Amino acid sequence: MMESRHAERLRHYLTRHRLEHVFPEPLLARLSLMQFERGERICEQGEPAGRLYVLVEGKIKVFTTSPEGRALVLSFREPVEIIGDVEFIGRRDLMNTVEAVSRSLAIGVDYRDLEAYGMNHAPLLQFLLEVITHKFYTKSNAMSFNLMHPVEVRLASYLLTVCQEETGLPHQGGSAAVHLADAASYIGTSYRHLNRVLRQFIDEGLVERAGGQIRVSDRAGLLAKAEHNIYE
Amino acid sequence: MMESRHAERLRHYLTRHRLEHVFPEPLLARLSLMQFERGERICEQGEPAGRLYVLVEGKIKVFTTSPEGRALVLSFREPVEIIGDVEFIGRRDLMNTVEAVSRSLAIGVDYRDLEAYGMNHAPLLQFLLEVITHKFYTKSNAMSFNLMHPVEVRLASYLLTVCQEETGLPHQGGSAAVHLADAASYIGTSYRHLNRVLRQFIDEGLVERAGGQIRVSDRAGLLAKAEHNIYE
DNA sequence: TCGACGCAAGGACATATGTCCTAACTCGAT
DNA sequence: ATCGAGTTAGGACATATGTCCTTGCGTCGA
Repeated sequence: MMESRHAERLRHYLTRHRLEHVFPEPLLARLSLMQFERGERICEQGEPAGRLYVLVEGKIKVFTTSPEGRALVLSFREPVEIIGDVEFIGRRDLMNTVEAVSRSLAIGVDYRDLEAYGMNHAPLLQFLLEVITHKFYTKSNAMSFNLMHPVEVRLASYLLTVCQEETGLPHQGGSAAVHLADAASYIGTSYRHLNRVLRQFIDEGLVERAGGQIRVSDRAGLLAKAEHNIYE
Repeated sequence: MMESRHAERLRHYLTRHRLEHVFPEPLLARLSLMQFERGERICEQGEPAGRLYVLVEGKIKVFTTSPEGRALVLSFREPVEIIGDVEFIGRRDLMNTVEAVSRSLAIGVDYRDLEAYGMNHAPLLQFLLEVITHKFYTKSNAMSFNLMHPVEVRLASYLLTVCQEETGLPHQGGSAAVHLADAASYIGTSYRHLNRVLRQFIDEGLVERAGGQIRVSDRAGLLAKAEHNIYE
């Protein structure tokens, strides 16, 4: 991890993500920029939290590990995403582990500074409220969705979510390099079972496989499978 | 539903739940007390939200209904619980239906008033932050728990949660009238399956059945089954 | 070049869970 | 009392999902 306090760059990112007014003046001077390499961990489940991160560039993976050691991928996130907000408000140890999937950049704010300068600054409180509310909403939907639908439906939904980003590219359907183990963990099933369902999708002509890549061939069909639910 | 603006009673409930400082002065005058009968709905999924409720007495059931009509019980709640907070911040229609399980009393606050007098009042914002953060935390745990554990473990955990309230009563283990259909929905399984697992628990001597009542006979054994996880 | 390793893919089998159906039982309204 | 709606209990069967194990393929360092 590389840390800097370059004021210009900080301002640049704050502006770019419309965060200029979120932090009160005295806090602005105490922000820092932190860069994480691909694969590096930004924070680790179970450890005490001490800093709020605002992801401004890159992509991260959030996952949790059960006492028995099983891992569960909770989400993949891109800017603007906040890390450590829930822990700050709830005064808890870190709930999850966060890892940079690509080189990532985050604005770091010390809890002490936040406590000292932020808790009476309505714009910051409102911002946190919106962020956490959104997280709750997403989590709530995901949970109901998971409880009510079999893996087949969840996988269809997942594929649609992951493979829609490159609209505008030559191939109609859209494809993506899916790390299957992560995908399995994300939808909460075993790697084996995910493979089984994937095979079934292929047999039905919904998707194709090509060396680690998954390509959606029949978007409409997948949508039907997903019962028109899409994660997020 | 019966509504009143009895100032004394309002103050009574605010004090009792340590909410005296949450609402700014001008808002205090605009609060109202609402009473709901057993079985009455406090709000209905999909409808536009217009009021924040602070449950101060009674017990409620929160559930959601999928497009296909399947119901899923999300939680049972007692004071202090907030209803409509997420919808207020996220400006969304109601995510869930809330029903009074017993006669309940709530303080109602109009969104318009909240907007006009509350959004710059730090104590209120902080209060909402804590409430929503707690909801997120709970939901997050529940989701991971559900995804990672089979029904057997979830049911053990559920029984422990439900049957621990009457510590101090004569029977050692603790028992409770469990509405089985709700329980099944809560842990996200079918009624049939819940029954199957319950039967298994009985065969193993962990619980007993007595006309609608479930009695925990071997708390330690159940705890082992639940792998020491308890909902909440 | 070779072998160790990690990962993709899938076979075989056991278990978990869902769906449909039937029977008995409770309780309030007639 | 009697009927019916809601609730409890469980049989039979199909499907969904997990676990364990095997095979093949590519990468990378010795």
